[in-house]
Amino acid sequence: MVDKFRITNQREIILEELRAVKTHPTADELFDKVRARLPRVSLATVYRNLEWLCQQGIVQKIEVGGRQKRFDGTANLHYHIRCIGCGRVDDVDMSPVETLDHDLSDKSGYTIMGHRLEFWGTCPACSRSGGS
Amino acid sequence: MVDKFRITNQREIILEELRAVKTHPTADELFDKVRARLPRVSLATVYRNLEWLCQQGIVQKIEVGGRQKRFDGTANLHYHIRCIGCGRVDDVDMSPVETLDHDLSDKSGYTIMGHRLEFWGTCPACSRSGGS
DNA sequence: TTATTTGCAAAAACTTTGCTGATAA
DNA sequence: TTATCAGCAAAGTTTTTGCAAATAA
Repeated sequence: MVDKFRITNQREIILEELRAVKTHPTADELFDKVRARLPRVSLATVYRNLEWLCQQGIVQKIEVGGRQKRFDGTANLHYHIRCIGCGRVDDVDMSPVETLDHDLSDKSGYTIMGHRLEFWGTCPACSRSGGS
Repeated sequence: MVDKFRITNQREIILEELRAVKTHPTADELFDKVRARLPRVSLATVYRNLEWLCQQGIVQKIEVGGRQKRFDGTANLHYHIRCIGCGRVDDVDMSPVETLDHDLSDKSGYTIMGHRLEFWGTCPACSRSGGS
């Protein structure tokens, strides 16, 4: 069954604010941004809409290291790099290696569906401040 | 200051049980195994010792997708594959690509410290039962 | 009109911490 | 002997859920 869905104000603004940043915010970081425009919005609404946007294939949840899940305003496959200093997550300028999944299928008993490549290190700002 | 540390019964058994399996258990899965041998052990002790073992470089915490952290009884770099059906995590038979970190350093402003490659799919058992 | 969505609060899921007694060395 | 560690319970953090009111279509 296909959900009927509504374009609510909250839904639009959550997507706009997610796409307005490149740092792959956590739900509560996004909540703060959305709340600046919709003061009565709740964190549950942010979580619910992020989940819904993921299920529609409009955005993606990226499960990188660290405690909280982060969200990416695009749905295309690409890799990420995470700063262990401040936690920010940036896109990596590297083409996904599509052949990896197939190469591995030959060896493992798994049915491979995808992969994720994540780098970590210190971002320029954290390298300067903490790297003396 | 270097910690003085003790080899407690709990610590030894937690490490033994972690190394006895290849599925990279969560803290509570490991807790069940340890409790079979030490009925009065607490989950907090499992968490504390896993954290301590990670800090000593004896084991590693692997932050793959899914809700809970998982633990690997070895400290060497290798890649993992996670079953989206049952959550188990297996090692991947693929040599780590050491050059990746250096290649990326040229492009990004980050100081790269490492990377993680994680595959996902369905394990043989879940492929059979759910794949019809 | 009415089924979806929201806000609020409570619960759930996972992990960490404070404290006191136990214990390895 | 004594500083580290364990067990227990409580708290902390992040995410999900139940429910009545609001609302998009």
